[in-house]
This record gives sequence, structure tokens and C-alpha cells, in this order.
Amino acid sequence: MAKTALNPQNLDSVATRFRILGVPLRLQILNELANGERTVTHLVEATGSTQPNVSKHLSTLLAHRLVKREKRGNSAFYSVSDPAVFKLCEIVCGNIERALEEERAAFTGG
Amino acid sequence: MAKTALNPQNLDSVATRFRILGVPLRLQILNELANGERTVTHLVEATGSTQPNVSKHLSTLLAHRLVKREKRGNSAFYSVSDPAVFKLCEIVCGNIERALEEERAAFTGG
DNA sequence: TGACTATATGATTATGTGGTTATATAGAGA
DNA sequence: TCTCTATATAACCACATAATCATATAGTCA
Repeated sequence: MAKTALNPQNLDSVATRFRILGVPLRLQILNELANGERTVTHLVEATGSTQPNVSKHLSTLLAHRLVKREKRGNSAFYSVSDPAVFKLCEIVCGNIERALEEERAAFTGG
Repeated sequence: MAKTALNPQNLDSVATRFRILGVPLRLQILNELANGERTVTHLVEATGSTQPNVSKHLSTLLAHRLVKREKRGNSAFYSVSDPAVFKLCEIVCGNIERALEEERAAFTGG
């Protein structure tokens, strides 16, 4: 049954998705977008990165449909297109905390 | 509230986790391990990759505590240490299928 | 001990990509 | 039109790392 989680066909797609999420700045951007749509300028300020860099990562996120874009006036407003990404982050955070917990236990308990 | 999902401290850790999962062969290995503990030799055959390559990826997975190892006799038996990874894969698969669905809808419906 | 099997690891190469810089595009307002 | 602002993109560099090859380590059995 666990076999159903991944089949050879979408294995690459799944890996790609994970790789997209494997860049701190991109996570930072997504995290910022968790609060609603944001302009590039806002994301540049929020992340402390450069405008071209943020734009490039937004392009990547857009190309893989993790965000969507809406141009209004002079600005581009980005927003998360599938909130499931935050579910992913939560699970990973849970994993990490559990791992830290185990490390702590290993120190104190033997 | 969405802010709680990621904070600057674990942002790198989360990204690293995702990056670990962002390699097809590693997903293949994990997927194989979903059925229970496996030896390196078995994983080499199951994945069609080379022994050194599989061993190296197992080392990576082990270093990041995604799998655990137990040596018995001449062999090393690997198993998944946190089944939450499969939850991740399921969500990502869901995302991808949803994206495909939307593409299909875009073709037919407008 | 020696032969065999299983696994790990070091060195090397090739490729992908994140970040930077400079520049292009495009809309708003005068 | 010109200027300003916002965003995108192209060229480049630097670094990380996946894959390969060769070799080392370690356990089993005779």
C-alpha cells in the first residue's frame, strides 16, 4: 500500500517539487505569501534579498505553479496557488523537532 | 497564524530536508523502504543504480536521520526512521495531480 | 590464514543552479 | 514625449552535488 505513494512516472515530478522547496529564500518567500498576496518589492524588503534574485525565484515558483501572479498597474502581485505547501512545511518542522527531541533524549537518557 | 509554519531558525533545516527529498533516486530508495527494511544489495537491484551510488545516498539519508541502519552479519539493513516522509510524498502527489487536473480543465474549459 | 561477499569511502568529473551585475521592458504620471 | 518606478531577464561566476570509478573495510566461511 505504501507503494501507491510514489510510482516511477511521477517520481521525477515529486523530486522536482521537493527541490523547488529546498531553497531557504524560496521558503522565505512562500512564508511571506502565507499572509496574503505581496508585490515583488515587498518580498525584496521582507527577505532582505535583491530584486533580481527574488524575481528569479518567483519565476521558478510560478513556472512550477506554486504561486500565481496578477499584474495590477505597475506592480506584480504574487500569491500562493496551493496552500498544501504549508502542510508540507508543518510536517517537516514536526520531523525536525522530533529529531531534536531524540537527540536531547540520547544525551540525557543514554 | 501561517507565520508559525516557518521561522528563520528552522528555515534552513526545512529547506535541507526538502533538498534531501529532491533527488529521484533517494525517493526511489525511500519508496522501496516503505515496504520494510532492505539491504543495500536489494536496493541496488530495485533501483537499478550502482552500489556505491546507493550507499552514498543511504549515507546522506542516514546523516539526516531519514533512515536508520542496522548491521546484521555481512549486511546492512536500512529502514525508514520517520514514516512522515510518505505523508509528504502523498501531499506532493496530490498537488501534482491537482495541477494536471487544472491543465486539463484549462484545455477543455477555456 | 585466504577467498569471497557486502558495504563504505575517497577522488574525480560533469552538471545544475543560486547569487550578482547590468540591462531591458513596461506601466504611471508629468 | 521624458522621467520615474516596478519588474523581468540575460550573462556571468561560484559552488554544491550526483554519478562514476577505484579502492578500502569488514564480515563469513572454508
